[in-house]
Amino acid sequence: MKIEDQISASVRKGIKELYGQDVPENLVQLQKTKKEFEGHWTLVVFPFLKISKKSPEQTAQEIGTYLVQNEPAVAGFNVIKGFLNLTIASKVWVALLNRIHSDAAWGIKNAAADAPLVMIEYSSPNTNKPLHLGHVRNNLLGNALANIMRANGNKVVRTNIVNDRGIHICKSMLAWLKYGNGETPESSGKKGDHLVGDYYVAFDKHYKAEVAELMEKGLSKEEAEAQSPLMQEAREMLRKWEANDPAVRALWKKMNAWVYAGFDETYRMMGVGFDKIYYESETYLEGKEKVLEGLEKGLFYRKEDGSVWADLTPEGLDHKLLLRSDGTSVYMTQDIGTAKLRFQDYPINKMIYVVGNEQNYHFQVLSILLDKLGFEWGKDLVHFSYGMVELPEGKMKSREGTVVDADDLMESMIETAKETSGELGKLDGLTKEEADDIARIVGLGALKYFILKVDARKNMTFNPKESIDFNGNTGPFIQYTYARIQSILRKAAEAGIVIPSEIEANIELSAKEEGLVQMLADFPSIVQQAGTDYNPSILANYAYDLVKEYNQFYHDFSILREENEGLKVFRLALSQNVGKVVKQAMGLLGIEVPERM
RNA sequence: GGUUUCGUAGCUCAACUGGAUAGAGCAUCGCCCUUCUAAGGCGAGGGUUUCGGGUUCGAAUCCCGACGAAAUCACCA
Repeated sequence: MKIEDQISASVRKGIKELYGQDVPENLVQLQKTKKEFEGHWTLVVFPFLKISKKSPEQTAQEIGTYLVQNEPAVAGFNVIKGFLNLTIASKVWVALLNRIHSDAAWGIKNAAADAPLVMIEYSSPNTNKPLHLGHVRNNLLGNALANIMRANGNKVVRTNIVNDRGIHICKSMLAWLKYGNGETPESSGKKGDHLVGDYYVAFDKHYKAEVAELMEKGLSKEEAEAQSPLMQEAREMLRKWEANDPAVRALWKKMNAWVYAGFDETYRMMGVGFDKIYYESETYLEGKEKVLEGLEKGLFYRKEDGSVWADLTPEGLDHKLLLRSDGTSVYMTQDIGTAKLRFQDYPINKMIYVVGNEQNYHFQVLSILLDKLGFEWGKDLVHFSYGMVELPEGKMKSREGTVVDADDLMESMIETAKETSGELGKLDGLTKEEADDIARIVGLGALKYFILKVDARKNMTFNPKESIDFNGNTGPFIQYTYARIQSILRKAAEAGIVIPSEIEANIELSAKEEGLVQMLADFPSIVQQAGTDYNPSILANYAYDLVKEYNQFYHDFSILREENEGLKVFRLALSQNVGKVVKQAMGLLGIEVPERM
């Protein structure tokens, strides 16, 4: 049982005895005592004034006195206005650290056999261009969320839906045929996704030129765009693709394979992965069936031109197109099809879509449609809606070349980490492999933490001109603290000091040490909250607060030089467990921690 | 225009879901390495929480209004 729950129960009992009335649990507000005041937990007594019919101060006095006499964990109290600050005895904190110490997976739950199955969709790239900064946020959030859901005792299936078909893919293919001269990733040394992306850009360039030329001949912009031979060829290619034309399909497979090899490399570097990948080329026809089924059941209606619609005005929304008049699918149809396949493949209890907030409306509609179509989890599907990553001058625009490429970004972060480490002399005496690995961990840690510490639903700003910091509230700051702790533990081991599994309770702790144990004790509920709120940033902020507190402790107290043996092993155990929890918290965010840096 | 989201220090972000004097980092200016890793620690300055009302013991947080920003409202995905 958590200390705060124990105290909370005693408070209710005390109020019952003092004032003769039961108070509901939610009126007992126990919060961590603010730093400026003495104590560990603070009870807000305002809600009880109606019952006590006394002043805030007097009520707090009475409850405090009761707790000191009747609740063994409470050693003392002080009252400031309507706030009752409770002090917990040192031996309680030592006992708590012992409990944390004995639990290697403190705060992390394992999935039971009958645990709910959560499927998380994230990444969802197009196969016509490499991943960029927006995908980075998506991937990091999706990966972290998957870890967090698993740590909360759920079975988790990570999934990706690859948008591998459509006119945009044909554009890259066509441009490659026309201007590629048979270039391959092998022949050019280019990463496959970048190579294909380059041809997508090439298509756009030539197409723009064509349109401009046609407009000079007096055509309007619309006419020119419609008559552009390139665009017509691309459309023709799409028709052939849909008709299963062998040559087009072969080219499509070849170029997509290049892209996937490139994506895999990016994903591996980023440290994210998937348990099951779906391809739109395999799901888009499924949705059509499901829509027609819904049409038969009278859930949808058909217009005169043959298009199929859903009337969502009863739900306060609009009419939504589900099938075009020529019978082909739209985006929504594909998502329905993908949902159908997933439901066939897994006994899904909850579906989480990690998709940008620009698609809020889409998922509102999807939820309603899936529900109508009889998917049990449709109604409460979770759209994990995250904000855009913006540059100081606004959105990233491929036309203006301001798109921040994921591979470039990671590479430059690692490079910066390497330079910084070198300048600080941190790499002396390490092999090149060790040095490279540390640079990778630190560089990626800086990037990941930078993105994950921000509340996911908010838009965030990224300035490519200023490199991401390595000092202050950053990933490397947290990693550094971890490395420091490991250094102390190594030295302790060298000196032959063994940390006992049970620390003796007869030592007096400082407020700093008690505060650290209290923070460690909070970890399980932080993990839980991150799960129920779908909010990885809580973990990032927690990790920062914890190591900031630890660094102050590290600065003010001796560990290995402490003469009192009991205190020494306590501080070692405390350090070890701070390290353990930091590693765990960062691990949930998908951030590695180095043994030295 | 409708809907949704957002507006906190010069900048990037917090604020335990309505609690105490709104906190961190960056940047600026000082101080601390013959002592366990200075990617660290300590200190200073920096705020009418966009503005105006309301709700109550108490509001950055909830409600109403104004102003500002973003997204979306496609037979694109």
